[in-house]
Amino acid sequence: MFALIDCNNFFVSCERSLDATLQEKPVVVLSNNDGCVISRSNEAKALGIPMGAPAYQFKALFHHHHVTVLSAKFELYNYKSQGVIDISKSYAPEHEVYSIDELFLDFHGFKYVKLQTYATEIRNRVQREMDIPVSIGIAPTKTLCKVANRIVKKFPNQFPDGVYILDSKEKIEKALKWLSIEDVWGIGRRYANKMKDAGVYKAYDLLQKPEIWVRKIMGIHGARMLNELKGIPQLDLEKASDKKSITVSRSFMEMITEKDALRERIETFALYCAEKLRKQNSCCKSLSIYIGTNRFRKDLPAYNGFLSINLDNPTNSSIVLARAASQLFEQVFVEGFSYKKAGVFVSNFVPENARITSLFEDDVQNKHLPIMRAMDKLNRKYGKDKIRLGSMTGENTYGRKIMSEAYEHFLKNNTLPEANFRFFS
DNA sequence: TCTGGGGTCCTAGGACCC
DNA sequence: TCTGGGGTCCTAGGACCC
Repeated sequence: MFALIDCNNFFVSCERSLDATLQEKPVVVLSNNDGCVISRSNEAKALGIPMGAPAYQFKALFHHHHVTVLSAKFELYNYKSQGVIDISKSYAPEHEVYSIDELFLDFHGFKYVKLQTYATEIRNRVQREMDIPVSIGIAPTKTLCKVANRIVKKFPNQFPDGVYILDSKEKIEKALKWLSIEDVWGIGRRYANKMKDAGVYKAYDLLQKPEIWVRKIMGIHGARMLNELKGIPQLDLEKASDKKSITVSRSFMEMITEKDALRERIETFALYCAEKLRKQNSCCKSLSIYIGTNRFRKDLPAYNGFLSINLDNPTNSSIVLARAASQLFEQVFVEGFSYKKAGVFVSNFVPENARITSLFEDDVQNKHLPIMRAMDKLNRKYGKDKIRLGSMTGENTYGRKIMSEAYEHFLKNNTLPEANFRFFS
């Protein structure tokens, strides 16, 4: 059996751990620039606020129902996430961190353990020590864990422990007859539409279709999904691995028209990419940049520029990557547009110690690396961007944060103030 | 006025090899 | 008229996830 530990309304729950008065009230957390709703409390969901909703469209509703609206605080969410992971993973020999708010545990061979009790204990400890409510779904396959988890969240009154186990053919069949096809893990909007066209409305309906048909529509994913839903495991826990690509991109609060201002953003994003590369000891062989106008403003002239380059030598030097990004920018920038978004993307990684270098091009990687490492070290010690390249202004032209005393305390000490912990019996 | 950011895997087709 | 057989690698695009 596998277990899926999934934090309930994760970002909102993190906020509640900072501010206990938010309990049982409608709360939403907004994305960068306070643009979209990215987390909702159950009370907010009940008001009909959809995931991803543009905040400005719901302003009146927020006001009318006294919804607490918060800017995202990712440092906090990462800290909380790590806490949940550390506690949960101590209960199983193997685990897989699936996302910031979910992890799978391997309960394989837990013959003499009463899973219900065991999982309840995990949930209670996470609640007690991290102040984060979680739901736990247990089943013979990862896909069915997702189903079990959804059932827990959908019927909280029937599962007061926050745990549901799909451990018999009957339970599984009943669950799949209940589950809409679009809610199956791996079925997105496109596939859901195709499924409905073919008369498949519930997960159970899919099992009635011949495998060859599913395979034709969904490829290999479909074949795996079919078995996973039947309870035959196709997906194993995956070990944490290095990233294969890294993106740093932002929308801006205000549109940028000035060339040098936009170039500065691009170079800064390249530096962040380089930093992330060094963190996992990788070098990249290619780099791309993107700049674009506001895609929602049909009244303004639109332009999207995207350009990639294969580097002469694999690198994670901030200097080299910023320079390359700047050169691409020079080619892709067009005067006269109002830019709303930009990004830098690196890919084609090789390990830092297994680089193959060009015969003809100068390789500065080894010259730069000690400087870069020193920079990283200082920034870790004294704070982000304390040491930066001369091309960076260090100003953010995006984002704003609603600071609270509790959050400032957290940022400074990386622990939460005592008063914000609440204890549940 | 105001609409996020970051990933993964698979597949088909083209270019190339012998 | 008729033009082999078998591979690999790379890329772009499409699907999905949170």
